Amino acid sequence: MSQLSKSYEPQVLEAKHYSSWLANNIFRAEVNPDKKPYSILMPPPNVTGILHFGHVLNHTLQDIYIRRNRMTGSEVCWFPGLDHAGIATQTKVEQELRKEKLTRHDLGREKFTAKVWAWKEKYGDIILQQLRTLGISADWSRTLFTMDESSSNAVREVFISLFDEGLIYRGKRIINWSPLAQSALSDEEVLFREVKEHLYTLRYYIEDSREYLTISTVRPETIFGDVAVAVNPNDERYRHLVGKNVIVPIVGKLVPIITDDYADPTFGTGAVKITPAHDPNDFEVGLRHNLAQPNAINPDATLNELAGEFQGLDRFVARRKVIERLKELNLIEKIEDYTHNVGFSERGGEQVEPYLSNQWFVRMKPLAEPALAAVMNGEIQFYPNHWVKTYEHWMKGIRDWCISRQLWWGHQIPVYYTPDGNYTAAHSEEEARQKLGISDSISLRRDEDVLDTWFSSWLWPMTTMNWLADGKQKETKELAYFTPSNLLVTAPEIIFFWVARMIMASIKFKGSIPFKNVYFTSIVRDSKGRKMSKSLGNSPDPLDVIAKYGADAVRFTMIYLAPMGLDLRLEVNEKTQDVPSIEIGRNFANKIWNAGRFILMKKAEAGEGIVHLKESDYSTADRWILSRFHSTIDSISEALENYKVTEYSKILYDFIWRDFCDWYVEIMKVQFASQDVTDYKQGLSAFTLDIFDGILRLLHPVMPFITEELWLSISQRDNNASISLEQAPKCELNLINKEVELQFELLQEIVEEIRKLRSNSTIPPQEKLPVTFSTETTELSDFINSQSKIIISLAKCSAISVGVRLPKPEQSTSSVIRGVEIYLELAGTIDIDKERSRLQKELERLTGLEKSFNSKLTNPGFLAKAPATVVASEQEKLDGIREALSKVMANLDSL
RNA sequence: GGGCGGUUAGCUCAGUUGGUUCAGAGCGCCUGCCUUACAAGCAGGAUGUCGGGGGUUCGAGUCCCUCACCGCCCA
Repeated sequence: MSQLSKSYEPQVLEAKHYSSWLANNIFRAEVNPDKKPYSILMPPPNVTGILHFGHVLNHTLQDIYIRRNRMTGSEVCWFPGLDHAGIATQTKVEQELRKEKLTRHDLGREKFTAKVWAWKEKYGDIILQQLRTLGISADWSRTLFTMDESSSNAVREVFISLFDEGLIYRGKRIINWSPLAQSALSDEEVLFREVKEHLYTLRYYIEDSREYLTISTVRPETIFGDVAVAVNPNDERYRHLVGKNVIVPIVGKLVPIITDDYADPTFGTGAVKITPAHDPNDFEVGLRHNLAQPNAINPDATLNELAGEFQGLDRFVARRKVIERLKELNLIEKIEDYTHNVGFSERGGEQVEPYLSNQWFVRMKPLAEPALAAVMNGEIQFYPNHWVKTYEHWMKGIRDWCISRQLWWGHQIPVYYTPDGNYTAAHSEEEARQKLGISDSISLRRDEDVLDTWFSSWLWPMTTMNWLADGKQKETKELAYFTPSNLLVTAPEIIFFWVARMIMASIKFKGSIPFKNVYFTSIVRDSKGRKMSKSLGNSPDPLDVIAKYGADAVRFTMIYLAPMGLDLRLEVNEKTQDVPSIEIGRNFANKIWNAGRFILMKKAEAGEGIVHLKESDYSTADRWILSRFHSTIDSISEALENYKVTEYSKILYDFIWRDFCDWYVEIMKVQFASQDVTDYKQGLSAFTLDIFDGILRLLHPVMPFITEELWLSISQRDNNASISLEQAPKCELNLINKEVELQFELLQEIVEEIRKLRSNSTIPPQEKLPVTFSTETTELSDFINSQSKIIISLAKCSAISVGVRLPKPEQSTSSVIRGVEIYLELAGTIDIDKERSRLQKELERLTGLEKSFNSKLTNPGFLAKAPATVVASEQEKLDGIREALSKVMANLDSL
């Protein structure tokens, strides 16, 4: 047994245990038909990622379930991995290049992607390394990267089969364009924000007339793409103008006035310019009226040649210049302030440009229907359940998924084009030729674009288990054994990006759900409620915090503070980048540490020997702590089964600190000193150690390191032993004894009451005073007598006398607890006035209670309608109150 | 505009199936303690018309309606 230091010092022991866990391979899972499988898919962090507090919470939650199930007999596998994060990663590398004044085009595709791979090799595993300092127990041998060959094979197969089925199609649509990445984005990658802009009302002169139409727009710079002006067919104001042409300002081009329901008579002037290439609604109008779709904006959001003198200007610069020009031409009717929602790129943060281009889409409706059903019928459970509504709403209004990205980093789309514009998806040029029915002499061009990152991560539940790893084999032993996985823990912000799509993909390609339960975590915010992010600088580096407090402390605190279904607010000291609330976990760890030290000291004091207490030798306190221990096991299991993880941590915190340390260990000291028998001392320390051992095993899932260290210390263990490989204690219902708990609570109340009396009378801590207990029954007297040593010690009594209806000693301060009168003898120091007013207050309190219970129990409605058990228990309470009342009155009289 | 969540002690949050010896915990605050496991600790203490209003009920932080404010998601 090694000597434990006086206070808990996590730094050394955490590193030590993690390496030994790796060395002993205890996170490795095998397909094992003899055991029940339990699996979790790790949401793959980005290769650009760095550990933040969101990860800490998320991975701690997963690790708790992984470790807990490992300790309850399952074959447990946690599948880890990394996501290639197309746009994010490519952007990072392009930033690096920019420092050398280079663009990716200077390098060319091949050299550029080689550079990204190098970047990935260098930084990619950092976050996994960081997660290891957190202590998580994933099966690292199964780490998958979404661009690994096996994953890429599956992606290719899925694309081709969806293409062949007609669920993937190519189309010219208005998509969300990121001018920074110069790529398309999906709808989910666009964030809307309220923006204060202006609404410009412009004059469009009618052809060959001095009349003009006024038209409101927030984007005057798009007039170069105007092809029509629309009014509502029911709008009387403009009926006479329909069919005529107007002159587009500056441009001078003639465009027709058309009617379309899209024109809202109540908005602006009721007449709206139609620019099909730059607005999704206008695009639809354009299709209905067979209008041209001229594009006036370049991919980098500068205006193109259609803009004439404004060519080459950035869209926002162009807007100002166009307005100036319009003013000069007297074509502006008015300018109003205008607040509306504008889309911004989730990644780059720049305003997204609605952009007309050829892109690839997945037809989502057929995929969404069964995926929605799986959640609605409860096959997949969401925690908290209210996310079902969000899921349902999105699934019901689902739109096609734009999956092509104009990037180089990602899975290149397996589509081949002939020079005359035919195309097909295929594994190779040969296959494409075959599918297209063309000869070898016709050259083919491969689609340059890559797929949205989520197009590989939606296959995660299958690719992690080697599905189509070679492009052919769909049945794998992992899939058969570990799917559906038991739990997915993820941030609610990716419910659409990822969760929903994984459900779709699994049902579509495998015919079954990917996971049974989904736990949506809290979003971690700072004390001002802002989401923690690097750009805001409000997120401390968890590694620094771990270095200061220990991983166990960080893990425990995050779980303890994270409310289910709500955001988690963390107090951050911005100057020191400290998170002071982690002290909760650190102090708790220190408490456990010292409890362990203490028990080991007692064990050493008792001497070597294997003696167990006989059950008949158990004291009330012994039986009480056993009962409380097994109740704790029970409530912990229930909390974890219902994903009430915070409750799990709170139950343990309270049990260990309050029940075990504050009460049981203190009493154990008294018991230990009360007998000079070695066997008893050895038995008692072994008993206490047993409970402590159980505590460690219950706590191990959330605080793996300290529990391992202490567990290894409290007994001789094999070299390869680890608490991780132990079984969690099981609840033995027969050891839960409500009667003993009730008895013990009386003991606690007695001790606390004496302490209060002492404190009220300002007795110095060292001073011991005689105490008299007067009871109604001999049973109560006997019980108090049996606990006398404990009471004397914990309540600092010089001596106690106990009996039935004993008289009140002279000069004593008194209290009544559950029918037991307690007299603390103050001999000469008693302050009669103070005592009187204290008792008077108590009398008032009890009178108030008596009144309210009495009125309830004389209320005919209550007696008639409340259940008999409730009436009885309320009556019992009233009786108790009345008994206390009469005793307090008598004590008051005696003063 | 639609949906979801929140409003309980100075702060962060618990409060199961409605039952007034449950209005709680931790932090912070106040008073004492270096009581040999732990000052990262121990003992004691103060603090709240449970967001407003209405309703159901014998009885409502707890259920229903409504209003207000805050946050998030979608349009």
